This record gives sequence, C-alpha cells and structure tokens, in this order.
Amino acid sequence: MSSQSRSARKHDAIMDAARTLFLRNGYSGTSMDEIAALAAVSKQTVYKNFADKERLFIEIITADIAQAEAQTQANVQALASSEDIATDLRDFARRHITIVLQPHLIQMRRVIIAVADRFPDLATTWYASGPGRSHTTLAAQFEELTRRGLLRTPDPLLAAQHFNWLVLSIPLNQLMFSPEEFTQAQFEYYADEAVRVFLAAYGT
Amino acid sequence: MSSQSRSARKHDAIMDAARTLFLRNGYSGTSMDEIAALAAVSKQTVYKNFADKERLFIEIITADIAQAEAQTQANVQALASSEDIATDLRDFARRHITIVLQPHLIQMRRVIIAVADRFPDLATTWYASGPGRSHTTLAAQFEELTRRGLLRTPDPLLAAQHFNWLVLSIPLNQLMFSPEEFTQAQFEYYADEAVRVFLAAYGT
DNA sequence: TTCGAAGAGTACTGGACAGTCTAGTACTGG
DNA sequence: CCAGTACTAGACTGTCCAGTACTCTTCGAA
Repeated sequence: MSSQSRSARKHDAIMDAARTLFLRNGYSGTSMDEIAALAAVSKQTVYKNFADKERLFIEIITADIAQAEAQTQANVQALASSEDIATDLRDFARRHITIVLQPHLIQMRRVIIAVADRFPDLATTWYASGPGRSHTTLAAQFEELTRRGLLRTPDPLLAAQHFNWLVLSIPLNQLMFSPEEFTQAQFEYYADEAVRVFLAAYGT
Repeated sequence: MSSQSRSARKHDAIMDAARTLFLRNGYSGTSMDEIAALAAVSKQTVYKNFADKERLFIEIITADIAQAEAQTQANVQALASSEDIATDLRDFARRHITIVLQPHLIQMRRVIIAVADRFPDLATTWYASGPGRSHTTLAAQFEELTRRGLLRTPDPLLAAQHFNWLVLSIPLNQLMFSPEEFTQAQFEYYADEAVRVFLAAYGT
C-alpha cells in the first residue's frame, strides 16, 4: 500500500502534466492526447478525472493562484513591525521582485492574458487574488506605518500600487514580450531604485 | 475609375477585416473564411494578396505598430521647450495615458502577448517600437531638462521608465485581465499622482 | 483467490480550419 | 470591343483535435 491510492496518484500525474504543458504551450496549444501521454495515462483516465479540457484548465490555474497568493502574502507580513523603513522596504522589494518574476509566474500571467476572453472569470480571479490582494494587504501595512509616523500615505491603496509597480513594471513588461534574462543584480537595482523613488514621495 | 484600383480596394478591405477580427478574437480565434466573409471577398483573393495567415497577421500588426509609434512620439515632442515642468509634465502624462490606454491598443497588446511564443520577432518589435522607443525618447528629454536644471535624473532612462509606468501601470495591468472601464477623471487622477511622485524623486 | 472497479490501448466520430483547385463571371486597359 | 487579369463560389484535401466507444488487462480489497 502506497501513501496514495492508485486513483489519487493518477489524478496528480494528470495535474502535473497538464500544468507543465499548459504553461509551456498555452491552452489551445495543448492537446488532451499530449497531456495523457506526458502523464503516462490513458485518455479515458483523464476524462474520468476531469469533465473536459476547460475544467481541467480551470482547476489547475485555480490551484496555482492559491499557491502564488500564499507566497506573496507571507512576504508582506514581514513589514508589520518595521522600525527602519528604508532597510525593511528595500528587503521587501527585493524579495517581492524575486517572487513575482519567477519564470513560472511570468508564464502563467501570459497564459491567462491569452485566454482572458474565453475565461473572463478566471482572469478576474487571477488579478484579484494576485496583484489586487497584494495591493490591499500592502495598503494596510502602509496605513499602519503612516499612523506610526514612518510614512505619509494619504491614499494608502494608491501608494501600495505605486510601490508595487515601481518595483515590478520595468522587467515585468519586458518579460511579457520576450523571454529576456535578468540577473539578480538587475532585480536588486530595480528594487532599490523603486524604494528610493517611493520614499522620496511617501517618506517622512 | 475610382480613387483606387479594384485590387487596392480589395486589399484594404481584407486588411480592415483581418485587423478587426484579429483584435477581437485573437490569432487562432480568427479563421481565414471569416476574414474573407467580413471583407466581402473570396478566399482566393485573400490568398492572392497574402501568402498565408501568418503573413497577413504580421503585416497588420506591423502597420499598427508604426501608427501607434507615430502617435506616442508626437506627444513626447511637446515637452521639449518646457519652462514650467510641473504643468507640462502633467499635461504630457494626461495625454500619454489617454493614447496608450485606448481600447484598440490594449487589445493589440493582449493579442501580441498571446502569440509571443509563435511570433517572437513580432513581440520584440512591438516592445522596442512601443514602450522601448517611448522610454529612450523621453529619456533624451529628461536629460535635456536635467541639463537646464529643471530635473535631476542621474539615470535618465531609468527615470523615463519610472515615469512611464507610474502613469500607466495601475490601469494597464487591470485592463490586461478584465475589460473594466475607466473614466477620464480616473485617468487624470493616475496621471497627476504619477507626476507628483515622479517630481518628489526627480525634481529640483 | 476472486470479483469489481480502474486503467490501457486504440479505433472512431464529428467538426473546425488552412490552403488548393476548378469552372465560370466581372472588370479594366488598350 | 477584346483580351487578359482579377475575382467569385464552393467543393475538396489533409490535418488536428475533443470527446466517445469498446475490448482487454491490471490492481487491490475482502
């Protein structure tokens, strides 16, 4: 007896294969036959576990959204008890850019933008759970830091969005169009300069 | 005898129809039959004018890139002889957000991201001619303004990118995922706040 | 050891679609 | 008015793919 039933193992194999292929080749660039082949499973088994291609896609993306959300949320918490804003914001920005711009999430972002017409709810959910949730959580932190006199953010949500995009926009937008490589040093440069600009506008 | 030969008219009708459909339904969501039907032209005529679907797509996007580039470039020139930086930057930002976020360009952006794997050169060209060119032109202006003591931009290209994304990122990223509407007033708010943040960091 | 469920393998259906072919019609330049 | 070219209409080929059907095999629980 293994740690998982045979069914559960097959189910996971299908999920893994589908995730790999959907992220690599997009929704319509991936066929159910390919998924079955990569999962080393018959097509029947795929259809026993997932009603159809759309359902399979939605389940995978939804699971990944939850995972990505957990990662980013964990990072924001670290700011809560900051005394040294400049240093802590810088560390946060460096971690943030590294998390959000990992190849896996970049690819996911592109795939979702590509299918946003066909799966509008999925796209909306992705935005709300990713950037959207990130912004509101960060805004709450900024509000608290403003109360403690370490920042000055009359519109905390706007400040959070400014911060987020100052950190991410430059490399993120390039990565949407070409799979250029960025070094860790470049990420740190973007992160640090973003913090500098942010503090010039919102620091005390 | 009309102002255009029959051939030229058909050619344009095909371009128009293809542009409409490609932007509305994406590359693989559009069939050559649909294009021919919308252009009120036979499929043969389509293939007489364009070697295949890929060529047709590339020609359309390339033409649109050129047009979008002209629009944004024209806008940047207005900054050249500024005396009142705050006012002129604000006006520039307001025009910039209105141009770049027009529905047509948003849709184009999404379509290109969707096919970036299949047409890597096209995606790279789009970025280079759009945001890329915008950044370098703006950077040149910032450099000049720094020379004249109106700004302080040690890295003008970085400053240009910060400015660009401060203005555009918030609505742009939402529009990638859902076709939410923004009012002119919201655009102005984003533009004005972007200028405020920018000048706090890069003003004199 | 046996039985029922799950799975493998593979063939099949039906529909979409790029691109070609053909036979006949309309336009245009000379 | 007459070629020759462009265009039309629609049938056709080949391919891809989602989803189904069917038969035979394997697993695992009692």
